[in-house]
Amino acid sequence: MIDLKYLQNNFEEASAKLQKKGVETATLEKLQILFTSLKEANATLESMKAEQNSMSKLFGQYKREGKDISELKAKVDANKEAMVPVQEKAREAEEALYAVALAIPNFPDDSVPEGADEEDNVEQRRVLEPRSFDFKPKEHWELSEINGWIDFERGVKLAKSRFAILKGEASRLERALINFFLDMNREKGFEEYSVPFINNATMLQGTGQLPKFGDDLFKIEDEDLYLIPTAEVPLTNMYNDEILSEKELPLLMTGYTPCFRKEAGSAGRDTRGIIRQHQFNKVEMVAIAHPDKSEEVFDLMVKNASDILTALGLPHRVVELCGGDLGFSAATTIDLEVWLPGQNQYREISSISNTRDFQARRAKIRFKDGKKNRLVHTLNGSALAVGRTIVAIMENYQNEDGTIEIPEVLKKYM
RNA sequence: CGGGAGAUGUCAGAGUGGUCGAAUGUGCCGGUCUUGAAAACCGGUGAGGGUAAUACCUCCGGGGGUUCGAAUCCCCCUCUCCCGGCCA
Repeated sequence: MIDLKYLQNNFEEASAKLQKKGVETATLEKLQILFTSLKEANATLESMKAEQNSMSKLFGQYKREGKDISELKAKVDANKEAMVPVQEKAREAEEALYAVALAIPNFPDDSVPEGADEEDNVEQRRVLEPRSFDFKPKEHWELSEINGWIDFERGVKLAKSRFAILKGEASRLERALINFFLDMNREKGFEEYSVPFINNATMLQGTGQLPKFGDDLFKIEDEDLYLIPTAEVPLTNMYNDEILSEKELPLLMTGYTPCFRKEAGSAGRDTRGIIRQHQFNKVEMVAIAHPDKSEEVFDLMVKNASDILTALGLPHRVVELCGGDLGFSAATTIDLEVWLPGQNQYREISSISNTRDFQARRAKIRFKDGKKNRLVHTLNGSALAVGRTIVAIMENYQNEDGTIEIPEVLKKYM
C-alpha cells in the first residue's frame, strides 16, 4: 500500500509519480477525500469514547462513595446512544478507504523510464552473443516432438488446457535445473527454504495479489486458501506482522515452488508450447532489506540471475521496465530476457523487482531502527523460471537433426 | 474426523467485572563495578492511530453480544497442545 500521509502532504508529486503507472488523478483525489473523512470520523468518535470512558470511571467512584448515580447513568446512556451512528460512519469510512487504497499500485522510482507498455522498456545491455546457426533453428515445441520431451495432450487430459507433462530426459533436466539454481543462489548467500504452496488470503494481500487480482489465482473451495502464483508470496510473508532487529538484515531467501496462475487475461497468447502455463516451476529469490541498502541488494539479485544464465551459456539481455509495464507492487523492475533462436526473439525469463516499502506496509514487516520501528524494503526476483529455461536450452542447444545437447554445468546434476 | 485442555508483551507466565496496557521472571538496550568479560546491582524496554508535543483512542487469537464499565461473563469461528481414528 502507498503511504497515505505522503499522498496527503505531497499530492502533486505523488499523483505525478503514479501517472507513470497510468493511475488517474481523479482516483487519487477520491482517495484523499476518503482519507480525510476517515480522520474526521475517527476524531469525533474518539472524543466521544474518551467522554464515555471518563464517565464510566466516575460511575465506579460514585458507587464506592454511595452517591446517587441516576443522573450520571442518564448522561452515559445518552452518550452511548449518540455514539452508535458515529461508530457506523467511522467503520464505513474505513472500509471505503481501504477498498480504494489497496487497489492503488506502488509509486515507481524517479529513475523509471516513461512509457506505456513493453515497447518502451529500455535495454541496458546484452550478455553473450547468440549462436549463429547454419540451419533454421526450430521452436521448442517442434523439438519436443522430435525428442518426445513434452506431452501436451495428456497434460490437458489430466487437468485442462495449458497444463503439460515433461517426460524422461526433459523431466530430469527440470530437476537438474532446480538443483543448479538453488545451489547458485545459496553460493550468493541466499538461504534455502521449502515452503507451503498454499497460502491464506492475508498473505496474498500482504504481497499485493489480493484484493485486486483474485481472478488470476486458483482458490481452494470453501477455504480461505489459494495456490501460490509465486514463491514471493510465502517467502516474503514469512515475516508478516513481525518486527526484525536491524542486525539480521538483509534476509536473503531462496526457494523452489511450483507457481499457479489462471492468467485470465492471456487468452490467445503463447498457446503453443510451455511458455505460458497454469502451472510452472520457479526458483525465486526474496530479500528483506534495510531501506537504505535495498539498492545494493537489488543489484546483487540482478547480477545473480544474469550469472546463472551466463553459466548456462544462454544469451540474454537486461531490460529496465518502463512505468506502464511495471507490476502492481514494483517500484522498479529489471527483466532478464533470454534469446530464443527458434522464436527469433528475446523472451522474459526472470523479473527482479524492488517494491520498496509497499509490500512491507501491507504485510506489516518492520525492523527496530534504534527505538523506532521502520518499514523494511522487500525485493523479489526469479532465479530462474524453470520451464522457460528448458525452452531456452532446447532452442539454443539444438542440433540440425533436432537432438539437444545438455549444457556442461548441468551434466553433474543429471 | 471424535473427546479433552488452552490461546495474554521476545519468551515463560500471573491476572475471573472498575484501581490492568497488564504482576513477576526472562530476553534486549543503557549504566555502575571490573584490566576486560562474566556475575551482581541500578534504570529503560509491547503495537497501531492521533498530536507541534502532550492529551486522547484502539489492541490480551478473530468476530459478535451482555454491562455505565470486559483480558476477565456469554455465543460463533480459527489456531495450538494432549488422547483416539485415519494416514505419506
